[in-house]
Amino acid sequence: MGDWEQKKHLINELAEGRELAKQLQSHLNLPSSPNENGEVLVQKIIATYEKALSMLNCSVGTSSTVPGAAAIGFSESPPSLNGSPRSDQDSDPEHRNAGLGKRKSMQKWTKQVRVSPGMGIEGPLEDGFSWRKYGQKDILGAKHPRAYYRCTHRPVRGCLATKQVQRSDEDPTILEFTYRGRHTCKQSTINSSTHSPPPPPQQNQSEEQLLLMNYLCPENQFFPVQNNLAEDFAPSFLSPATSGTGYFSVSPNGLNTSHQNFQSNEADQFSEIFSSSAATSGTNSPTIGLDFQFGNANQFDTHFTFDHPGSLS
DNA sequence: AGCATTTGACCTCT
DNA sequence: AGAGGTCAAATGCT
Repeated sequence: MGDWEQKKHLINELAEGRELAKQLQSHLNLPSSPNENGEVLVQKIIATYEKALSMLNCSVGTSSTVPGAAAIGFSESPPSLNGSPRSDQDSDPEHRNAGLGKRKSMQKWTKQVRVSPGMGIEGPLEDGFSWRKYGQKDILGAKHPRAYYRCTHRPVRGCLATKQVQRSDEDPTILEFTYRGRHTCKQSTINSSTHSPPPPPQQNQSEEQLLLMNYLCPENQFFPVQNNLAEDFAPSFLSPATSGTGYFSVSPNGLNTSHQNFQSNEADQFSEIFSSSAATSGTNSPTIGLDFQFGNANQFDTHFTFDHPGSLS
């Protein structure tokens, strides 16, 4: 199948999912409606996203991994790939500044994952990547400490991906993950991983596909993508927003969804996506996408929030 | 022995 | 000065 053909199919599937979600939404607004119809719609929505994801060779929800987040339009210079564990920091003033200065230019996104009451922090950490904890800190005003993780392969492959994990104050069953940077080690990680992650992208995949794969299969972070591709291709369920909150779930088996929150300091790519999506979606709602709630069936909820810093100033 | 985690110290930013 | 983030030595685990 050609790139364009596949792209069209994906867009169709996702658009159908959006329509079904709208139907479900209106359905839910009618308290007298029988539950069966809602369940049918949910099943259809799930099937739609399963098809879209299967087109991407993406097995979100079919493994034990928690759906991650996408880093779209990453524009940082490639990380050091030399072997010295500290050389990528000490020799580079930017890296030497391991604090906010560097992070300012790094893409950041968060996701909130609801875990089972008895489930420890270990479960959700199984997101397909290998992380090594390097610190823990009590945060002012937070009941629970924040744990800091970096990619295990950082010393060898210079992978600068990091993540923070913090338990929610309001609801201890919710863990908030904050990801920074992208994995540059993923290819090898996939091959060596023990929990059957999705296959790596084919070499001849179009960059549009990579963009969507980055978006829908975030934990895989298939890179690179070019900024201008965002303008050419955007998930059709995204409505235009320079700032706003919305919901999107990938729930192949209906048992888990999750909530993600994107915050990109280089959010131009996002705004390009959303503004271009405006032309196709024809909606002016500041809300992005879909929100599926499956009640007790939920184990994880994914909540996407897209912020556009430029619009906040 | 090698690797991961813990934890106090240190650094950077606001 | 205080807070968030990282470093690195000490410690634990396999």
